[in-house]
Amino acid sequence: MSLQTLRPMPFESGDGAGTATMKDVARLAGVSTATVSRTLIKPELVSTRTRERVLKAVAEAGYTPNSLARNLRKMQTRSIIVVVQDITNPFYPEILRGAEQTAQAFGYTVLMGNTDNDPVRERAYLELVQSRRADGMILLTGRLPAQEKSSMAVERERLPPLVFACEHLPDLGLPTVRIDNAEAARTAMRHLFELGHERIAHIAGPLNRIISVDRLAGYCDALTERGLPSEPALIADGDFTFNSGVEAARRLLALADRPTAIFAANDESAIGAIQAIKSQGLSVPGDISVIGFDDILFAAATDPALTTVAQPRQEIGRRAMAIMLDLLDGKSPPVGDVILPVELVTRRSTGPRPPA
Amino acid sequence: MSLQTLRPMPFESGDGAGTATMKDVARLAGVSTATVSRTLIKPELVSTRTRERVLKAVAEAGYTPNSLARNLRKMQTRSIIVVVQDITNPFYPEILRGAEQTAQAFGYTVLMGNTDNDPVRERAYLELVQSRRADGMILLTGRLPAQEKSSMAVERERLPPLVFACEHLPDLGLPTVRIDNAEAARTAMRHLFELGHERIAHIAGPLNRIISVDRLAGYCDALTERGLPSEPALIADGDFTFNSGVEAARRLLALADRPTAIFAANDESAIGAIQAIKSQGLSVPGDISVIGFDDILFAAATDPALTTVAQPRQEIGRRAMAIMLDLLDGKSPPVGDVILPVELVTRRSTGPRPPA
DNA sequence: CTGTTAGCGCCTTCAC
DNA sequence: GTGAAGGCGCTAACAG
Repeated sequence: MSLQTLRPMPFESGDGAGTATMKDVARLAGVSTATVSRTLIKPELVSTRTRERVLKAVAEAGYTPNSLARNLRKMQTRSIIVVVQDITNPFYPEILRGAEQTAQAFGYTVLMGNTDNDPVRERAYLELVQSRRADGMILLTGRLPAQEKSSMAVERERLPPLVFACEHLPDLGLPTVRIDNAEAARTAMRHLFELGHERIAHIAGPLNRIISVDRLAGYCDALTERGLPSEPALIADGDFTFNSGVEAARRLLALADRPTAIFAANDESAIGAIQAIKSQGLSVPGDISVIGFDDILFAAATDPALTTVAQPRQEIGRRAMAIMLDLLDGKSPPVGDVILPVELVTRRSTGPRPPA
Repeated sequence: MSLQTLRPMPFESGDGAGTATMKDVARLAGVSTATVSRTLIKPELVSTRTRERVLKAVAEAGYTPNSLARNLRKMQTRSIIVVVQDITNPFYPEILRGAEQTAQAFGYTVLMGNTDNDPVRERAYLELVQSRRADGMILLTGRLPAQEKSSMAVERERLPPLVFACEHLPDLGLPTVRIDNAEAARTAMRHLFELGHERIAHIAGPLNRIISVDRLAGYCDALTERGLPSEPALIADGDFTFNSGVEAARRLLALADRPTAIFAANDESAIGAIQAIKSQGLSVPGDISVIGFDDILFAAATDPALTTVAQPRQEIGRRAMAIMLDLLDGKSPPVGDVILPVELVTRRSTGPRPPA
């Protein structure tokens, strides 16, 4: 006899009677189900004697409350879906972890939504919350999963509790937790300026993402502030991947007047750039300094260890989840985006500008 | 008036009437709720004309079925919880991704369980499924979340659908998807043998985990097969971290008769070892070859790129989930563990034994 | 082909 | 301090 014979019951206890329900406990304790419920939820409403009897019956029956029923009754699932483009990207897991930490602390769980950058799947996750499989949704994708963003006003009304993290949709006024990407880029640039660099290249991220645009803008602004020109030749396309870093660096190195420093829009492309530079027999930071962005785990393990701008990823996750829980609790979200501070992490991949 | 005023309703549509229910649709279409339900679930049971009317009403009302109610009715959640020790570890996300892929294909979702190696939290996740928040549980932790494993027989009966991946509990006969760690270790060793190495060290993983023990056993077996002795001095403790790799390598390099190759129990410690070796002015693989285990994303991006034994992580996730879904479907799991093949990925960190 | 009916297991007034 | 009763929204018999 298999454990899994009866379809509707996910699992059976040995006694053949299925899982104990509240009714069973009530009968066992000689009270009504209402009393059992109260004992479990608000024990102070129940006399000590009854409470003890009920608790004993609960233990005896091996009773666990069925959240399915509770959820229906209360119209909530106590789970929040967190949607990322690619869980495999070392940037996201820590945000998820932060989100899960605060979720857990409040009795919520996190549903993972991996979209592989497919709008259809994004949409599917939205439907998950519309069908009440989740109470709300935290988006790390920077896209609103909707076919048409035209009728915003209407759309807005029907949107479930939504919080953005890292990415953001301007205009829309949805609660958002993120860093100031432009300012963070300026921080990176200032570090290079302090080391004497002036001819600084940028390996950009995919420019359909606002964070890439912001970082690029920060790069340009910093140059302007410093009274330096932004040369188009020094801005290399990239898409946040290792390979794009390799290729971008090759292009930059082929320049007649090559840069003495490179600011990459993320760590992976920075690491790619370092590889490319070293493979041409040049030294990092001896010949060229490289600074990254994000401070992923492996930034510390590269050779040389990567100087980078660290995002408080776990904190981003925690704050986003906290706002979510506030929303669900009827509290209104903070006005304006929550901007978290970044930190310059100085390691070995940046150094003084080499003498010309 | 905030969108979030009414506590029990996670969100409101603009019309103030709350979300449309099946009853609304039924009224709108002039049919019974049963017909609406059928139209949505088994359209072929309904006449074309009615179907059209119902569908129109659904659209008009902006109706989405409430899975909470459906779940209660059917006593299932259609979500599976996947428990990992540390989502931040680059090894896990891809397994999760694989699991999510097949889950999604069957209309299931994945709940993320991060334990931070805390048995209490493991237990909490088990309770999640016992309280029907999830239909089953995939464990990547190699531990049964139970206070006492003594009364196995009893415990066994009460266990929800459980599948192990990567790790496994011997004895217990629970469905498991994994690789043959000992054999994979031998594969790594054979590669080193072929390059002429004989004095080979091992940086072990934490020996309270069976996968570490198996890899160590494979290392020893391989030496024996080759007629070589296993020297205790060549076996360095480690715990799968970058730093433990650094320290282990330092100890090995300090040996009077140092090894010409190192087999690390995972990639992170291998990368640590490479760093330590290079920082002593030695070359990889010129002086010492290093081979890792797992083939994490960054294995390809280190300098030199890491030779390693690749686990089919995504496939592991997919298979584990497939078995889970079979279990839930009343099918019995495969007898014995499902063993997936590994693949030697030859990159630059291993080379011929240097001349003595 | 469609409607009626009866719950799924729990929580929550409303009485007593 | 406790019990009785109704209902959350949906689905699955069972009639018609």
